[in-house]
Amino acid sequence: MKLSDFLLNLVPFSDEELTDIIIHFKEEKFKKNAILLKNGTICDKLYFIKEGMSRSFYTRKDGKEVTQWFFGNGHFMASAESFFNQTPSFYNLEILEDSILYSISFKKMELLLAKYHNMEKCIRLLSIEMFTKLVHKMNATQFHSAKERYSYMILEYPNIVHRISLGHIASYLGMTQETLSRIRRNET
Amino acid sequence: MKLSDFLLNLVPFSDEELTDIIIHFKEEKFKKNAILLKNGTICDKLYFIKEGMSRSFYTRKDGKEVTQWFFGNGHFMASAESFFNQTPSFYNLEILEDSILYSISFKKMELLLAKYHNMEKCIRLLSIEMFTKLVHKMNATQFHSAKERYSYMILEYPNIVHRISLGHIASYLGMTQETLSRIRRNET
DNA sequence: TTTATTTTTTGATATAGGTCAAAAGAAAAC
DNA sequence: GTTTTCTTTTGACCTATATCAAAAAATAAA
Repeated sequence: MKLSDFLLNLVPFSDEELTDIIIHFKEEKFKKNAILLKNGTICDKLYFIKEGMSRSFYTRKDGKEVTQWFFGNGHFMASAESFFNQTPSFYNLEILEDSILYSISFKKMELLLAKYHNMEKCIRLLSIEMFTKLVHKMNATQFHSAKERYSYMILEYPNIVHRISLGHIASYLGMTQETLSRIRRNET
Repeated sequence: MKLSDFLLNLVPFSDEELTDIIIHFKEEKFKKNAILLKNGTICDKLYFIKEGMSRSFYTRKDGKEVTQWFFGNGHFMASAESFFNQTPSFYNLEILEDSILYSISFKKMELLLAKYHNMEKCIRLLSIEMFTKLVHKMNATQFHSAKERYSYMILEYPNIVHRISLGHIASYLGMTQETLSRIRRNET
């Protein structure tokens, strides 16, 4: 997925604007298991995923990791609250598959936001999209059985389900990996 | 809480901008138990709460209501995804205490967003704030015991806790009212 | 005040899903 | 190909919290 196509699809940037925006992004390649962000530090980069798969997660007191979100091709990735509020991140960012990313620093993003009305609109739309997705996850999660939560996952993210390890999916859905394993057994 | 103060606190609007923005809002008063929005309909209004308290909720298949969010003085209220995406709302909006609100329609909001770069910024910041709050709730909710969830509520929304009925709080925190009642008994 | 309605509390019981432990299977490293 | 490491599965057991039912308390209506 090309970054320019993604942006144009969201907001009708002029050629000039688009060029000036894209130029601020930097291509970066990462290998599986790379950590892009450690919790407690401020997220300074917003990434666009050209290719690959990542997740955000945190570690509980008992040492168990909890996945908060998966990020796939053609999507932006960051610890969004940390990036936009410039506060320490609750999450880590981890590369799950070798990836090609385009990154932009907070400073550069601020410049673009101030310079282009359209850029504000773009990020406004993205923020609302993130919010909407989170709302959907909450609805699918709260007051639903483990089985129902997994069904939601298959429906909403069918392609992710089979690229990601069972443990990561389980914690994303708020259950143990043993439970998810048992659910899968009783599926077709 | 005055709307103009709230807006100025977020973005440095000029006097001119601010006047033109405020003029599009309309004062409306509502009595306790009024329903501002029914699920399945598109949320056409964004409200600013000058005074009062409301909630968003949905009804489960078994007929039980689940509170999604509480909205208090000095905050915006809407079924946000429904309003900004103009899609049918999953939630109802209900007034919990007699209220004075300022409302703006989606059409007018669109105009302001297109007209003022600062307005885009304002809504972008609000969207990120909503997102951030939802993230916090998820973190406080997922993988935590009923007791821990209630502690989070007291910490995060100390003034709300004692204005709202037990049942509403319980469903907001993803537990039954019986459980919350038992938790409260064992406090102090 | 008295009655009706709604909300909260309490008790008894049931169960989904957690925890712990260990085996089996798959993937990575050597 | 063999060994090591990581991931998934399976079993036994346990606990937090749901459910159901009914009493008590609080609030609203008459």
